[in-house]
Amino acid sequence: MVTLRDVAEMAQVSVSTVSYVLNGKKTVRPETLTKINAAIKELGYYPNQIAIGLKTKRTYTIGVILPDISNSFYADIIKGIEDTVHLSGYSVILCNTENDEAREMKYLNTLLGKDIDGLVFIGTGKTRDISGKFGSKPVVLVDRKFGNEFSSVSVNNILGGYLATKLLLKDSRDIIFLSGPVSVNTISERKIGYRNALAEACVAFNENNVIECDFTYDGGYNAITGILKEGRKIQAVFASNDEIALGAMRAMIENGIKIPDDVKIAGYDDIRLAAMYNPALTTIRQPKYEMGKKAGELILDMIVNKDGETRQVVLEPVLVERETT
Amino acid sequence: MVTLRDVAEMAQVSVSTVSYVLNGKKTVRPETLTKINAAIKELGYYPNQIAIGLKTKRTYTIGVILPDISNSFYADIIKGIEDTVHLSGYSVILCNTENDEAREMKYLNTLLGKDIDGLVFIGTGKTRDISGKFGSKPVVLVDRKFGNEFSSVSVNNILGGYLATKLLLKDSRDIIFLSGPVSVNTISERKIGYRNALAEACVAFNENNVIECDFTYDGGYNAITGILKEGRKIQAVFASNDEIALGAMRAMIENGIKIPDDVKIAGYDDIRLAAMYNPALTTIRQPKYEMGKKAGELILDMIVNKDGETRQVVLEPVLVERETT
DNA sequence: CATTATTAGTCAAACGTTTGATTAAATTAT
DNA sequence: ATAATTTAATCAAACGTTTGACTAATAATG
Repeated sequence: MVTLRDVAEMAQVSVSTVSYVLNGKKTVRPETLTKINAAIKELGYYPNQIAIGLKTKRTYTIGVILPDISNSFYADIIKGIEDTVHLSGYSVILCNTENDEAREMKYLNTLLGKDIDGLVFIGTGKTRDISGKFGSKPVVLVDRKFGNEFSSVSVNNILGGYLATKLLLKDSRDIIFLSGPVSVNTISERKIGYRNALAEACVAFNENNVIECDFTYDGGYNAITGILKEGRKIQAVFASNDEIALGAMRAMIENGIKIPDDVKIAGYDDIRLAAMYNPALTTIRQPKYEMGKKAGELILDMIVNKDGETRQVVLEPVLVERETT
Repeated sequence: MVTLRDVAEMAQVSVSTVSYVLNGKKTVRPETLTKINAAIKELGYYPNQIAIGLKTKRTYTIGVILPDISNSFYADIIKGIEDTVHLSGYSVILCNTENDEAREMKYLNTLLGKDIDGLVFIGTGKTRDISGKFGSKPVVLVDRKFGNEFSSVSVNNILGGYLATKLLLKDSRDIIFLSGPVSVNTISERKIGYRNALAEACVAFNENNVIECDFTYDGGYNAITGILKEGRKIQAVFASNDEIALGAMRAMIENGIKIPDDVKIAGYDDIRLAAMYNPALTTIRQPKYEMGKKAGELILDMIVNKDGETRQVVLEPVLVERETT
């Protein structure tokens, strides 16, 4: 490994001179500059970030903790983060929790030891006491926030739920809400939006119309299959995410139900498949990439102006009408 | 920040004693152990990995460079990597190149400076001289390999192309191959498999049947739309990846073509959408997660037994028959 | 009981940087 | 020419660890 010392020796100057030059913190006369640059090139020197980090307490690394990287929703978010922070020279450490609290805890500790400059956190929802650990470092909560002690970027889920429901109300007053686990606050907010739209249209809320199912394709499939077995008639479905919607559609198609002729359906998220599916799925688009981008900007901002101020940004979802409505 | 020194002072021993205890490299008598543990807990000490890294030259970090994290193929791979290496205490730095060579180069340099312990590389295909930089550190190439100077994990693409084509040959002797860019060697290998299967069935290879298109949904859509406009009749299609296949199907459906009645179609990769699509897509499954897992195991192995030996592992693809054939 | 072997603990240098305090050299002013 | 000022370069400590070499204390041996 080539060190500053090697460069200094070759250029016949002191280590500190080279360091100052590298950081542009002091000026040297042209001829020394030439010698130093020559030595650097000759030796193929590149600075050791570990040593720099030890000295400066800046690692140019941020941690990103999320539930599942193979879920395109989170993949798009982290892409937004990475795209943004890499422009300022930051690297991203990926931590995939699989919604496992123990694993999440472990990552939190690892990241602390690694002296990251900031943390973007999309929690499992089970761990909430990260303040004790990361109290002093910049933290941005994405999608799922809790409390107001950290910065956050989220989407207006109430509005999203409202928009989808309102659209469906054009054709039907009997709308099934395929809910994910209500313990996730984004879901319960979408439900509020659903209820608001109903209320606005003077449609009574019917608890039988909300079916709680798994947050997956199979979850949606099973839910609809179940309803149909009961002999219940379906007019419209608002699924709390696109995967559920797709599973639901598959169940309907298998039962000879025509979409959108017989039943209308709307999803949530606008994952890649939504537009590609046949029929293409009407959905509420979440600005996933922008969420990541915003989170990246926030964390960068907090790192440079370490004023400890927190900011809450909430983005707007948008209704995307396609073939299922 | 709490340091070893603080712990040492509180426990009334020397810094080195605490260090030895922490690393289990020397034994101390029970009472000192108690004092040290008490101090650690009391102060909430955790080791600074940066300092450790500087001293030991082990950062417990590996870099992963890939073209696009929002592509589920790569997302699954990195998930396999992360799942594997985190069990041994390693963190993963995510580098998303967007297939941009300059960006890839930049990441390579950054990672060097960060003193990563190993690199998993899924290159853009444009950079090939990473040996100069990473000659001394463990490197594993995934999916796209070049040369034999590094370890690699890849899939038998020739076999994959062969399997898909052979299946389609049951129903038709006129099979269109929707090729991605042939400069990507995985694609040209699939094409070899395609040709092998044709040859085996004594079907003459027809250059007009291979259409080079973009590696995307739109690419497949446009390719098929073009063919149909020419008034050409289609019997069977082998798409070099699932997204292309999906786009192709969409174009056919829009033209009133029934799948699989009128035309059979097979894709490649088995992305999540393939099974969810309507009709569900027959495809060649790539063991994405296993590829990542294997890469993780390889890199870990190379880090611990630094014998500099390289290993080439090649996995088998599997044919998954669904509704499109 | 003196000697040796073992165990427990400490010292200090090193890892590759950064940076405030100094000194040396060059430039300008008197 | 000399002093005063500015500019260029160096010194050395520090960041938080690890670890080989060393010392002190305890236990085992003949």
